[in-house]
Amino acid sequence: MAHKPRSEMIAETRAKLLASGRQAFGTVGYAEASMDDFTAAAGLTRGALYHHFGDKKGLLEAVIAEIDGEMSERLRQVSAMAGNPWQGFVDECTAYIEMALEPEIQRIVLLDGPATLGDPWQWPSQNACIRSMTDSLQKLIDAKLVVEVDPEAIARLISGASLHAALWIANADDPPSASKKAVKAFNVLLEGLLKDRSRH
Amino acid sequence: MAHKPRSEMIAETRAKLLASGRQAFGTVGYAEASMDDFTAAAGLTRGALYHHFGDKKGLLEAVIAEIDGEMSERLRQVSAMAGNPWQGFVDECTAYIEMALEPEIQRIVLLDGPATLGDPWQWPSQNACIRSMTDSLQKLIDAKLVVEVDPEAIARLISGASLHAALWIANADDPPSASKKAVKAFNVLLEGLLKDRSRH
DNA sequence: TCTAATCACATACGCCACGTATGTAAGTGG
DNA sequence: CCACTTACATACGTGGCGTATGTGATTAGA
Repeated sequence: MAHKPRSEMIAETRAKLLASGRQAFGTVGYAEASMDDFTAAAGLTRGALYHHFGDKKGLLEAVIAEIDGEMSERLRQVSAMAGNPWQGFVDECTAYIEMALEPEIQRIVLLDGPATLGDPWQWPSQNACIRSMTDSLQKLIDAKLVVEVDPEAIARLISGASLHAALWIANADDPPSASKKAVKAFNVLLEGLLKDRSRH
Repeated sequence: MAHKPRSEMIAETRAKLLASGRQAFGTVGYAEASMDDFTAAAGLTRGALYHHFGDKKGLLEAVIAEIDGEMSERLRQVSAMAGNPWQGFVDECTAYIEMALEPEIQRIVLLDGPATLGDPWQWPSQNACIRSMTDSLQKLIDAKLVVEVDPEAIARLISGASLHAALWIANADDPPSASKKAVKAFNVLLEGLLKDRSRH
């Protein structure tokens, strides 16, 4: 019954804390999540948490970085599957809205994250998923498909709009209906970016 | 030295708590604001606060309702001053971005508010300032200036985009430059709404 | 005008959560 | 094999929130 190597045990502990914290933050929210509770749920104590992440905010940062990475990867796949660059971009935006509908993402990344850690773009994780959107836009501009605007600014606006749309949809009386309206309105706004609007 | 009537004293107390809480929430943030501290700063104790607002969240709601009213009034004035309806709408959006740059509004209404109280549109205050934007849009649609889309959805998207733009600008290395980029990008998006884009 | 009831707060108490300081056992390098 | 580090657990203090209770001033009724 030889023990696993030490480094592996450590990584496992870290992963357990990350998962347990993510679960707690995603359900009851950051402020309401008790460190004693969710570390115990992972079979550990706060001591381990402070050792690995410094403090509660440190764990939140790590959780967000993890989720952010997953979101980024999902967006990458979506845009890669599209037929043409513009459609890829539109799909990416739509996917972003859909992701923002997931309670865990909404709660952790979109609500508690900014309120607790401040502006997402200043985060170490650099909000990779928005970077991805910025890149897509730059390519569209280079290809003369989209008018010349600062891609970072547009990506910002898009993601902000998506977030609020998602909040709205999630809390609407009739989510599917609200979702349709939001996507429709979203497409109208996006058309403002196109150089040649006629091809609609 | 006849004392003021009782009702007036009560209103004064309420106002003092509201102002002190608003000051604290706007500077150190909701979570970091100690009730003992900012009630003492108002020359009172937490007893008064619990009597008037129920709990800490109750005070936050009241503060937000107050700020929301002010924002709504400012937006109303801006759109009323514009030459034509479309310009009025654009000005309103721009004003919204500018307001979102104010630290107090950003901190309380845009960050801590949603994180603590949930979706803004479910708030009792009904987010009057976004209502105002919805109304403006409805008028533009009725006047056939803007394509037929759900005004509520658009207002949602706009306000979300504005918020994130403001966060970006506020934290940018060069805020004035970022602001220009954001407004430019914003105008491009808004043009997607126009029926006849040529009049630009 | 005297009294009783109410109201607008202040005071006191307990609980819980966070952060830190300290302890300890297991592992590692020389 | 021994000194040292690492990865946690335990113990403690502080502070913030909510509630239960107290109290003095105001108001209402006879």
